Amino acid sequence: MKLFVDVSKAMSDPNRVKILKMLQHKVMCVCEITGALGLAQPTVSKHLKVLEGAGLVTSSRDEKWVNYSLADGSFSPYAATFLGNLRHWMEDDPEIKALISSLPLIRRENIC
Amino acid sequence: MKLFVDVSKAMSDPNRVKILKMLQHKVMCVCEITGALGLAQPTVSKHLKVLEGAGLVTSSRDEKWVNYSLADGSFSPYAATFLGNLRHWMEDDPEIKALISSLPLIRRENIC
DNA sequence: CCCTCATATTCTTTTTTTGGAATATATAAC
DNA sequence: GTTATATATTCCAAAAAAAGAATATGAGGG
Repeated sequence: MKLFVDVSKAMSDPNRVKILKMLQHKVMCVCEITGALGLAQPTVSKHLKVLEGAGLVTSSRDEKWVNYSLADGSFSPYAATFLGNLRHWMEDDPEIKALISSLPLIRRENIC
Repeated sequence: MKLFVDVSKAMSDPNRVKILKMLQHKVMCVCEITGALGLAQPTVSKHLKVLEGAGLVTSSRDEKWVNYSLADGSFSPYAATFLGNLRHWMEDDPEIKALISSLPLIRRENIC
């Protein structure tokens, strides 16, 4: 039950949904996500921690940066199913579309 | 986005998940749900309102009672998918199993 | 060792959520 | 009409979540 509730809760925040949708398109470091969402860096770190705790994303350090990417779902079957559904959900949402189209401009070399 | 977040939020509370799992087995009135969960009646009414607002359950009055049942999913595609997944999810959860096995004893004639 | 930069954590404030007591509404029986 | 019962709503307290400022940690370059 907790596994399921944790995943549902992780996906019940608009900013976290946006993060997941962005990670569908590319691996991103914290500062890139911060720049794309216009939130403070600690806020983004905490959202990422919630997503990671639910098994929706994974992180790996690359020198100075920590890269976040979508999880493979092996941690939680609920996360796996949700991530699969999310792939084709909200592709036409105006807010998501605008965010995704802004991604090519968001590069760590320019922001961090 | 809001449709999706509303469904995720509705399913991110353990008591609401329990309500959905119970409704898989039978249509229930508010007092039956109240008895099964051991919560106060206003608390249950509010949980049901959240679930109904997300398109996960529907209600219909039957004389003194208001019957709640799982929605058909026509209101929200997200709700439809989630309800389909929920059918086979958490069937082995001890808390859910105990709750489901208690259902035959929960009848409005005895409680309300 | 010191400095810088990216990220994580702590702390505090504000907002949201959850729960129940009290109350209101609606229906059935009389 | 009055009464009883089932449900919804209002109101308030406690708990949890979201946000950012300040601070701590950890890695690379000097």
